[in-house]
Amino acid sequence: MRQLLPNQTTPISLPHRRPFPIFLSPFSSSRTLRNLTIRRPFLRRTNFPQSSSSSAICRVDALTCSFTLKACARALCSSAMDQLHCQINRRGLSADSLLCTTLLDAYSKNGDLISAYKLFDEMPVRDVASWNALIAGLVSGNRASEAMELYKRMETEGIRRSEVTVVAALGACSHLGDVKEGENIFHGYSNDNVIVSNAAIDMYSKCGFVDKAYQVFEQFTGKKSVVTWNTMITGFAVHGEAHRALEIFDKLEDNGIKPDDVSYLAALTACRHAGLVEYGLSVFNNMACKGVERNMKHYGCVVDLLSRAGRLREAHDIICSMSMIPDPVLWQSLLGASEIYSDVEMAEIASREIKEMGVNNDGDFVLLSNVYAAQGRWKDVGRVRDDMESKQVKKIPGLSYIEAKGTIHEFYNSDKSHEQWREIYEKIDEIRFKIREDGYVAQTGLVLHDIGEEEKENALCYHSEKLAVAYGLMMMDGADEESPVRVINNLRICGDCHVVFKHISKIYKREIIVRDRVRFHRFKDGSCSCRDFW
DNA sequence: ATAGGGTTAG
Repeated sequence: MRQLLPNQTTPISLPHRRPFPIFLSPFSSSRTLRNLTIRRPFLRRTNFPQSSSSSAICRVDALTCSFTLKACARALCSSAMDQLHCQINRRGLSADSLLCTTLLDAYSKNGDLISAYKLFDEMPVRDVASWNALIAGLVSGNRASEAMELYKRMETEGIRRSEVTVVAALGACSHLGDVKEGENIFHGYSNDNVIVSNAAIDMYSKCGFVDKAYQVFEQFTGKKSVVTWNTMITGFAVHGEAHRALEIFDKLEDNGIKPDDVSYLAALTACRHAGLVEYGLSVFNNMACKGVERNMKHYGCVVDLLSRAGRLREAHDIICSMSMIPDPVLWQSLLGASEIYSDVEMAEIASREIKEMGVNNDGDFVLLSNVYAAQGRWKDVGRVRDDMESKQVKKIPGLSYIEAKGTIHEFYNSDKSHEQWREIYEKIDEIRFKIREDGYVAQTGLVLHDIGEEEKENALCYHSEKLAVAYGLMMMDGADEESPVRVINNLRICGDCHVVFKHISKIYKREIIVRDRVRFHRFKDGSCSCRDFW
């Protein structure tokens, strides 16, 4: 998303970060601002009130830098941060370990993990807060396994972890789906800290154990915050348990909690994943009366909900009538559903908007091409493919993860790097044979390349999630019949894999749970918990 | 006197 905003000088509205609440920030108090010397380059554009009572020029000290750094971190001002770093060195403040941690955290929050690592290595004194800052930075930078490595290194270096460490490490486990590690980390802690408990609830639900998440939620002895509730609602929502999610959502006010924007998003997410169109619309329309402002993500949910239900025109009208500028994700939802419902006109509209925003994702091209292909418009299919080749199309490789015997195994498409790859491929052949007898037909319409049917089927059958599931089945042979195969996907599950896993769950009598980019799919006895609405 | 690290989100 970052590359969409190349000229944005104040990148405070990047989608993954809450806008800087400048008027509420404790760092913009007049007392702090008066301490700053105005001629510093990084403050040149700031219009802060000048004190009329004090005429003395105040010197910048470590505290000044600390406050300013924190402001930079929240506003994602990387160049100002670099300048501050130079100043800190020049003023001889670089031995100040508290200030160094602030700087390290600022780099982490800005996604500059190279600088963060470097600073961490060079710091004369590191304490638990410095470790925490780097671990948290790694988690938010999508490098959870490095975060866990660091967490373990802390132990060997004799640094006692704090509750903050626990929260960051639980976040890493959520990303990795590593419930065993997460459980170990959480169990050492009493459940009276609301933030630790929130992180544990999130960890359990992101690892696929929503009932354990609910246990933590129920057994929490302290005062639940709005985040506690929101996390639980979202947990049920992504597991397709809309009724449990909405039941809790309805209880918020009775429990003295004022629903916030995330609460509404969580409720909409529940509707979205269960196809509860009317209920979702009523939630969406109710927001204004409750004084909660809609943001892009609320629109994202409701547009996706309407689109997937086949109400493409209504989804389109919402995008066109909203007061803020729609972002590409909204059009991508509409495009995705246009493919499902073979709506050429809407697919073309959405594609055009996406292209005009300068987004070149391979998935969007594939969707448009599929819509044409479904109508037999092969010329248009060719045109899309040419267009795709001429552009710098971004392709995110699909990865799947599965835990077996204490280690996490990673697979990519047609992966042959696993030491047991031959057995895995044999297992896939066996699966193909068995599910064909059960009536499976490959969803070859999902393949863009102009190749023969058999090759198309071959292109599908070694998808990373199929390799992971096949490996899981192999490892489960003879194991506890109740324990499911659990797989994590970095992308959305593919349509063909979805069909295949339904067959497998029936024939092999084995439950399969797949976490994809946005939700969980639980395959059991030939059907999926998403009821094919996804 | 005033400083550092933490939770939910299409």
